[in-house]
Parts: sequence; structure tokens; C-alpha cells
Amino acid sequence: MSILRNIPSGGPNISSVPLRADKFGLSQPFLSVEDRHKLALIASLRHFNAGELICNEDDQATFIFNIASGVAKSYSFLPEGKEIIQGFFFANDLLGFMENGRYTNTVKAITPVVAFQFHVSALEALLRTEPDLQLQFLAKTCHELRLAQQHAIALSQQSAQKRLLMLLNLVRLHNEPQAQAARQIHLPMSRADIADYTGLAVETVSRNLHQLQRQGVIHLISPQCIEIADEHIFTAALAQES
Amino acid sequence: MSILRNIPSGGPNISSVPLRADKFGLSQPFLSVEDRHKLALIASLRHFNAGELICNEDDQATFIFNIASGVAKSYSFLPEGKEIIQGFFFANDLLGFMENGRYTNTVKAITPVVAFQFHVSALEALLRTEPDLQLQFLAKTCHELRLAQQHAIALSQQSAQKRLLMLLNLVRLHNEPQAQAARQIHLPMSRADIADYTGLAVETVSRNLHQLQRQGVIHLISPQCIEIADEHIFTAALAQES
DNA sequence: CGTGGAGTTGAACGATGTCAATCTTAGTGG
DNA sequence: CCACTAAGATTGACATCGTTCAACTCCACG
Repeated sequence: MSILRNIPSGGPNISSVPLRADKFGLSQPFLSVEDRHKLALIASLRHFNAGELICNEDDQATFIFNIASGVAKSYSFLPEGKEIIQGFFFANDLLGFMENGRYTNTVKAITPVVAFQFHVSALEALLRTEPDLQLQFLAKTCHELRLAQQHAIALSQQSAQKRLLMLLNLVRLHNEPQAQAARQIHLPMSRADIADYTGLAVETVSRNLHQLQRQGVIHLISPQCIEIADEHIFTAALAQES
Repeated sequence: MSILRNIPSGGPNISSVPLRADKFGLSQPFLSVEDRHKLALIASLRHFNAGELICNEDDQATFIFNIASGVAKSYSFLPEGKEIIQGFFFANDLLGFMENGRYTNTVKAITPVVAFQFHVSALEALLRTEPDLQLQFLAKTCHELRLAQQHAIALSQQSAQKRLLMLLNLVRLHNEPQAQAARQIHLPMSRADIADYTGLAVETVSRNLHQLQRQGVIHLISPQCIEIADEHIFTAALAQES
């Protein structure tokens, strides 16, 4: 496979959570070597610059994408002209969800993105012949559903602080291990993106981040880099009563 | 099949939207007779009273359910002890989504509910041997994801009125055709449920419904029954700028 | 050195949450 | 048949928090 030779990651991959509890515990969160190989056979590699559109809502859906590296945002437009960010896509995520053959969201690269692209028809044909692989896609979709529900939970929080803490916690899980060890959260997105995800105004985002700093929960190193002041205080603030 | 003989609906069924555009348009939103028959072979019928628990978050997931009639609500608990309603399930919906073998939501019947129940292991075995049927489940899950995203859109609305209008519109789609023709929306859920779904206080729900009435958008016939005063004004209010 | 975008800060208004009281309704039992 | 009860729904008064509008700072880039 020429594709497999050209990239370091070893081909398409999907991070997920298994539907059923494995007897080995949380095993098989990623595809097997065989499944990745089968996907590689129908994949081609794409590069997107930061800010570049990956797919557009309501457009005819011809490709499904699997991110190899980089971060993208999925968003829709509200009646008022504002936009809401539905979620962020990271490495090993799937994007290009569709209904009636049309994309249900607009997805734009936030950082430079490298992604595998599959023809919808080729992927569908593969999934029909590989039920086990299809189950992995089902599990991934269930996990996306779970993430969307957690987003709804974040949005239903009254306090701006908690909404922000939930976003920080979400982004944190996708940071490099060394960054996590240093209690640092690297935010690939702008304040406007955070505002659109949390349903707040940009000013409220800024104000409350600084308030969290005054309260000793976080430390604003730079606009894109936040340090957790105290692990214990941070998690306590996430689960707080008030 | 004894099950098929005992129920009028003709066995399990799944309402959905196809992933790909069919050459026949919006065809195949429901399962084929053959698929329903295969599901019936591994299904058993369950009855739930109004208010009865169908499945509980974090519990071992042994069954997946398919509603034949009635309405249920899916909810999670917020740190503050409040609860958020993630969505409502109607006839031909699937429920019992899981991760790591455990339910991700608590589901409770709002009205009396009749549902088919499938053993997870039996359903998984069936889906492995029937990739086409599995694709229907994948499409259904994608549609649930879409609904969760629309819920997030509703929650990100600043105005309480718009959140309520989006809920009314959602419920309306599941009403009986004759009710829709009469421009009536029958709400199976309580004001508290509406509040938990929209992220508002019960009082705010009540106040804004009455305000919508004063504005001539709807007419409150009874707490559980709302009439759309004018179709045009209603849809205009949904898409309004302000 | 100037420019523009992103981020921050300030002040005032307004919508919604909260607390509390009242009203309505369905179900119960005398 | 009627009164009682409890849960759901409504209404009022008030405080709070976030939005809005505006000005300002910071930094990268030419």
C-alpha cells in the first residue's frame, strides 16, 4: 500500500469505546491491524490548512474522513446568524456524518489537518462485507452520540464557569501525555470558538477564565495555554454543588 | 412467531433517515418485512407503566429496547442534583445505548410504554450475520446523534421562547396526523420535564408559554394541549432573527 | 512603525433563576 | 355527591448573572 508507506501513523484508525464490556476490560478501543489494512485499501490522504473547509452542511456527501492528525470543529448556523460549535474532532475521529446523502454539519480545520478520505460508496461496500468492522463504526457513532449529550449537559449548566471547566476537561483528554503530566491544557481553538461551543459571549469567556485564575483553579499562561493550578481544586470545581 | 401474532404493530420496527440518498428519494425509512421478522425471532414484549424505569445509567446493559407505543424520557443527573433530559423516545425508537456494557442514560416511561426487548448478545450476533440490518442500526444511531445536536442547538438559544418553540416543534412531529392537521400539539410530558429538557426553570417555562399565547403564536388549551394559533406566525417565530 | 485581529476590561441593561404564595386539577375517601 | 389532599401549574417580587456596547490592550505581521 503506497498510502501506508507514506505516513508514519500506520493507516486509518478509529478511537472508540467498546459497546460491550470485554472480558479483558477496556481492550480493543482501536481497530485491529487487519481492519486498518482493509480501510487503507480504499483510503486516500488529504491535507487541510488551518481554517480550511473539510465538508459543508447540506452538500452532497461523497467522502467520509478519518483524522490522522490535527484538530477540526463541527458547527451549524443558528437562525440569528450566529454559529454553534457542535464538537471538536481530534486524531482517530470520524467525520462527515450524513443523512439522505448530505452532510449534517460543516467541518473546518482549526489547525493543519491530515486525514484519510473514503468514498462513501466504497466504505459502505466494505462495511457490508465486514460486519465486525461495521460494529466498530457503530461503536464510534454511539460514542459521538455520548459526546453530543455531554455537550448538551455542558450547555445546560447555569454557571459560565462550569461550562468552561467542562470544555477544558474535554480538551485536556486529547492533549499530549507530556502536556497532561505538566497539568497544562493546550487550546487549539480561539476564544470565539470556545464561546460558540459553550453558548456564551466572548467577553463572558474571557471574564470567567480570569475569575477562575483569581480563584486559584487555573493559571493563564498564554491565551492558548492554560495550566491547572491544583489538580484537586480543578476536579472539585467540576463536580461542585453550587 | 407468537410475538407477531399477539401484537397489532407487526413486530419490531425502527424509524430512521437513510444515510445515503436513495434513487427513490426518502424511501426505506423503516425496516423491511424480512428484517422485522428476523428481529421478532429474538424479541420479547415488555409493558411499562407511566413513571416506570426502563433502564438505569451505569447498570449492566443486558437488553436493548424498541418502543412499539408510548413515550419515554432519557435523562442524566447533573452535579448539582438536578437532572437534564437528553431526549424523548417515541414509537419505533431504539433505546438502551451503552458503553463498556453499561447503559449511558437512565430511561423512564412517561406514558404507558409497550416495547420489544432484545438480549444484547442475541442482537449483536444477529447484526454480525446481517450487515444490511446493521446498517439500519447505524443510520438510526446517526439520527439520534443528529437529534442530540439539535438539542444542543436548542440549549444554546439565548431566549427561553425559542427553546420552547424548538421543543414544541419536536414534539409536534411525533403527534398523530389528525392532531397535526388540527394544529394541536399534545404534550405527553410535564412542565418539569420541559424545564429539564430546555435547561430552564419551571416558572420560566410557564411564563414564556403564556407570553407566546399573548403574542398570538400559540393557544394554551390545557396544560398538556397546545394549539398553534397561526401556522405562519409559528414557523416565523422559530426562525426569527432576534 | 503602523495596521488589524484577537483578547481583555468596564458599565448598564435585561432576562432568567430563586423564593414564596396562589390556583387548578385529579384522585381519594367520607 | 362533596370535601379533602397532594401534585402540578401559575403568578408575583426581587436579585443575579450574562449580554451588549464600547473602549482599550496586546501581539503578529507587513
